[in-house]
Amino acid sequence: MLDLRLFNSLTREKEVFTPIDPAHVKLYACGPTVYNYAHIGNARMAVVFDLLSKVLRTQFLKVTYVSNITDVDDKIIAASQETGEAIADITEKYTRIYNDDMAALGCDQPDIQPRATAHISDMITIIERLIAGEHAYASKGHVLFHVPSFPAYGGLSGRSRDEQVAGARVEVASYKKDPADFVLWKPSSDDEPGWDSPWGRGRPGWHIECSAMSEVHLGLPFDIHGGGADLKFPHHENEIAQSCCAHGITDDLTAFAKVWVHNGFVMVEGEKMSKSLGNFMLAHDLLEDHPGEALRLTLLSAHYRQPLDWSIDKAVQNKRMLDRFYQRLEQMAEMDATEEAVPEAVMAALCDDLNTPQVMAEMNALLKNENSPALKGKLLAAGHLIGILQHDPQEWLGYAIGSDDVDAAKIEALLQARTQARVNKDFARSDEIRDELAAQGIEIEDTPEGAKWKKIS
RNA sequence: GGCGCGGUGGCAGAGUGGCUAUGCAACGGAUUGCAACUCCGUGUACACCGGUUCGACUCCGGUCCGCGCCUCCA
Repeated sequence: MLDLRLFNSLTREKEVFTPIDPAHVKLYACGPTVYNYAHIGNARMAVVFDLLSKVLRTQFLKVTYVSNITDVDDKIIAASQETGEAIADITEKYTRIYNDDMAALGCDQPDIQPRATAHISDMITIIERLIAGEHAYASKGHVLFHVPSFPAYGGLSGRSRDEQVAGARVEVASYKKDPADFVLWKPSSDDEPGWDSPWGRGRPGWHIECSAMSEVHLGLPFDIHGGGADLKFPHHENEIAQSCCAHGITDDLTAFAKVWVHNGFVMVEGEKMSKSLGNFMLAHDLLEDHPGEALRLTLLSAHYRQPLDWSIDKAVQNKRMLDRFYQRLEQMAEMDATEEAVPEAVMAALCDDLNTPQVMAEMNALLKNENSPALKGKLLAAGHLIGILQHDPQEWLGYAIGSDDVDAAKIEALLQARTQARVNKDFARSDEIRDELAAQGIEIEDTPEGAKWKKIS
């Protein structure tokens, strides 16, 4: 078996991944806050960790992939106040849309997709432990984590406490003992969602939910914790602090998760795509115009840790690359693919810190081979692992498939007329028919078996 | 200001101390009535300046430029 090497943000080195328990690998990735459609940047995280989970499954008997849904958050409250929709309706709706959109991008649903609101009592338990261990304190209805109580704080993002205080731009709330202290629990007004707690009716801070859900579903420590690079600080730093301190550990950052994996951002014209900048493209909208596989491949076209500058042109280019694979699969439609392992070179590229550009180079190299049942098997095996080439080639390429705006019978008739014109050497007429069909988005291919037509998008 | 990442051929994007990345586009050719599809072929790129080395795009130092985190954010 090839060693899987992953870049560990905690050590800032590519390391051979060694599971705590080789019989059961545990992966957690921070999921979305559900108050809106996911943009393509959110989708990158889902695709990257879906791929990682799939690669892990090829290597280990059992993998549990947990990715949460954050369904309690001030932005959800704001969205509810704005639209008048009930909070539960908003979170249910956008959770469903998120899962549908990610499925369209070839992501399997995580093995466990816990919701924050279902784990409030687990969060309260951790907060109580933190208070008991003097790592947290209650103040004016809030409970805060006391950062100075965790000397190792800052180890993931590589910043010292001093720097952080010096760089603090936020006004320090009066209830904080230390400017770096962060909220574990905060009070809710009557019109805000809240749960009863030892500190009054309130709701959790953001960071505590991941500490609770990862521990409940995976136990500590677990193997890999992932998320977007922007979560490194403060979210992941705070998760580490909470989870370690809740277990009385103050000097070992790996007591929570052993390996930290962070994906890079999706950019737009050189700037980070974000909801606050307004330069985002929704996965949901992009799926209207592009096949999910083309979008997935585009998200994997750069290495996952590199920034990825988004453009429609890239999606179109990757669609064309997929077309070439599908054309070959179409040529091999009559062959029964043999059972093949994922080609070694593809596996090696994936095992090298998920080097997906290299994977595609290897996939393209496969196309240099003659058509054969073995080639078909290899392409399908590799495609299955990275989440492409899962469609019927005929359908993908649009061959002879009618739809609402395409009348197959009418096209066949025109095609026959054209064939007749060609036999009569009436090329003016035959070209006219081709232009006519082209105007309807129909492309003609003359093959040894006669003319074929396909829908082009 | 602190911390971090990056600057590769038209575009996208890997990688390596000496040997073709790959894709898309472009161009030439085969095929075609003409096309499309397909196939074959073509491109001598690694920000700048020093250093190490027999040899650096790849290592080291510096310069310039871009980006990210430090505040909700995948």
